[in-house]
Amino acid sequence: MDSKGISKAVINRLPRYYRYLGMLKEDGVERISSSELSRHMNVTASQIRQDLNLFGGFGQQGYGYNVKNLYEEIGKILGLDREYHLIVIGAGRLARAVGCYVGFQEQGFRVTAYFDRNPGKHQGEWDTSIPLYSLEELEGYLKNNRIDIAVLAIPVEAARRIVPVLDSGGVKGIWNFAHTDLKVPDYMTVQSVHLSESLMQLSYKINH
Amino acid sequence: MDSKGISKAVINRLPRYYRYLGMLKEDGVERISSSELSRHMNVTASQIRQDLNLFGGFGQQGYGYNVKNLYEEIGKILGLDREYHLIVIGAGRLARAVGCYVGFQEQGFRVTAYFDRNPGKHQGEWDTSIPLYSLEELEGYLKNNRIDIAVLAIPVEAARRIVPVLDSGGVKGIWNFAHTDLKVPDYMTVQSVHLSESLMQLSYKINH
DNA sequence: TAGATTGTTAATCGATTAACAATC
DNA sequence: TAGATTGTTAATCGATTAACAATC
Repeated sequence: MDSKGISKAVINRLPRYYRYLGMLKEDGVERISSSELSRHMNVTASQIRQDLNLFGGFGQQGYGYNVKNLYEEIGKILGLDREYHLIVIGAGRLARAVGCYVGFQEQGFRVTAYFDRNPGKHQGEWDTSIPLYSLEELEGYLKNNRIDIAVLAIPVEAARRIVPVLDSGGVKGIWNFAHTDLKVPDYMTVQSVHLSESLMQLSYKINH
Repeated sequence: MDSKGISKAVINRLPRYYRYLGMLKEDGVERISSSELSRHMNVTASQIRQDLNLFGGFGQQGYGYNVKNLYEEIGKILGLDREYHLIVIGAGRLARAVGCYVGFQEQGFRVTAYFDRNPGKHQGEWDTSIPLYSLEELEGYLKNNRIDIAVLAIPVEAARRIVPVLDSGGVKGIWNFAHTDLKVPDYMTVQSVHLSESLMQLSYKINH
């Protein structure tokens, strides 16, 4: 379970393995071979074996992989065997959608608060039970609550300005929905979802 | 502007070039060299020149690239010089957030309707001027309106079932937010945003 | 013209695939 | 044991980087 030597490409594939194994588990499948899984997922069996072996031998010659076991192991590798406390910065439509999405769908990821520059603006449309605070309260909140992940659903400039606050407040990861790359210290992590760029890739593909 | 021979990695980078060039343009920068741009973007100058040259010679020796011109050219390559008509399938929080996001932020992408299995459920919280129809009306709607892109913000099973309807209705691209890979005919395009997998990648990185 | 910087070819690096010996 | 399938090494393929001649 060493982190070094694991390429970005492999990390990108892990959640997909996890998803397919979850489906197989739901379907009551007990064991699966790399070649059978490769047919489901449209990748080569060789790649599956190569990828999984980076983290240790989960399979058994002549048998394949135990679905339930492999599912759990990949979950551990992905860090899904623990709890995360999240806050959402921003209270607009996207902020609430992502916040609620995480709260409902993602086991182990708990949203504890929203922060917005202007909470009053969103009072009327506030449709969740999770509290909404003013951004000014963020620093104090982070002092009193260990927060692992901050979701950024705010404009570019605001996102850049808030990184140092999150840093000194002990936040380890940023899930960034702002249209910008963020510079963070190397003990912090940024994972960006650039919707705009995704849409452009779609339009490129439609036209070519 | 040929589509063949352009790797996925390059297509992924194009919107990022576009974003940085847009910023430079806003800042009034007229020309930029590949090495200067490489410092901004944290990639190699070599890669920038290599990438841009796949689409034709946009630069000039001894001068560099004209920012405004290059911005526009990449826009054309990405297909941003035309209009797209979109519909959103689903009317939940994420559907509305993405729909509004596209409507407000993305020039050239026009959302014309939402469809949901149960429109009545969302009547109370409907906060946009764009009409919401029942899914049963989708087929007829597609007959009367040329729609380029469908945004899917619905559960997995519903997403799979709706693909053939979109296909026969002439929809060319799917922006997929459902937790599944979708099989489509090869004249259609799918671009998926797997929020769940993005979050897992973040948790992996936090723990390693 | 001299300096700068592209366009493009060649070299390197890394990731994917193929092959097969190990082993359940 | 024989068959199946992994773990792992070697071969291939593709993408990135370096280098430099072309040229503005």
